[in-house]
Amino acid sequence: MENENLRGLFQLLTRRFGLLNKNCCSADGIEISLVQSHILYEIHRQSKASIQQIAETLGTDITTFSRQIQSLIKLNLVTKTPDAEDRRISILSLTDEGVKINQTIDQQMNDYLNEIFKTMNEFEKESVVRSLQLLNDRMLKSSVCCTTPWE
Amino acid sequence: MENENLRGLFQLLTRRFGLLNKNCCSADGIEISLVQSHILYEIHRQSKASIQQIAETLGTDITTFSRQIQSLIKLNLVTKTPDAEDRRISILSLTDEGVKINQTIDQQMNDYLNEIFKTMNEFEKESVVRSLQLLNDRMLKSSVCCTTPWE
DNA sequence: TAAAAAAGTTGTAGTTTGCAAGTATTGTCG
DNA sequence: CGACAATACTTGCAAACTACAACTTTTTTA
Repeated sequence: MENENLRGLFQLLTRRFGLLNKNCCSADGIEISLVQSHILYEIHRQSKASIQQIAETLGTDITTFSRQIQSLIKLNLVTKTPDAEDRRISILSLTDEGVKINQTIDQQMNDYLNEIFKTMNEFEKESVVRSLQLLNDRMLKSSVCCTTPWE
Repeated sequence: MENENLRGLFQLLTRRFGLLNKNCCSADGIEISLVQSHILYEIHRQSKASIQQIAETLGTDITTFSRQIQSLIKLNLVTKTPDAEDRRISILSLTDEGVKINQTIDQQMNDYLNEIFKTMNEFEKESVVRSLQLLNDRMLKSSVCCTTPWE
């Protein structure tokens, strides 16, 4: 237990999830990239967030992110509205189309994951979900890692 | 439990691990990219694997991967040896320097992860590790997902 | 009110990516 | 055996992604 190769476990898991994610990013005839799907996801999750907030959450340079947003606006998936209180800030939100695409991807991902979970019994399922929640919580609270104030 | 947002759990976990990974990829004065660290990891894990095998495992286009390998060879971290039986095939392996860098990254990642696990009691730890193993196992065995024959 | 700071945007240049099309080697089938 | 397909990999090329520096605009600070 002590000499468990933790990195290996995480590396494999995240790679598998990443590959899944990669193949789940087209919906309604619109082909979006993996990065773009992450952005949609995060804009939806943090509603009324600014460009900088989302960029930080995703660990992306803000100049890169600014251009990514421009692309998504051109695709009519995202809108940018100036903050009423501070006009330097742009608030991001999804268009109806963006919401739809995000939901479709959500659906596909959850379908797949549920398929995986079907192979487990109730006890295992519950244990896995609780473990993931616990990990997320502890990683969020940890200060060991990086400088990025990822939310 | 049934209406757990599984995608969200995975998305957050993999993002946090990804950000960690991103910041853990320099060692011994050599700056390598996140992608490159994944490649080193996988070459080490599957010893004596071919270019195509690793590319498939990582879900990377083989032409892209070919060039990534060329870079790593220039950095003196990887070597390519023609297979004795089939001279079309190139077998990949790490140089001593490559092994060292991979180990350093491994160490850093495990240190961080152990720091996270320190905040849990024995029961929780064990449960989390078992859950990750179970997930990996079931995702590996699943055929639902994608076409990629990721090992 | 002038200077500093913050939020975004563009210039530019280097890197990454993947499809087409290529070479070299091996397998297949008449 | 010998042509033809298949496999493993490599390069040409064009598009996309990335980030540093420098800029504009707006807000905060002193």
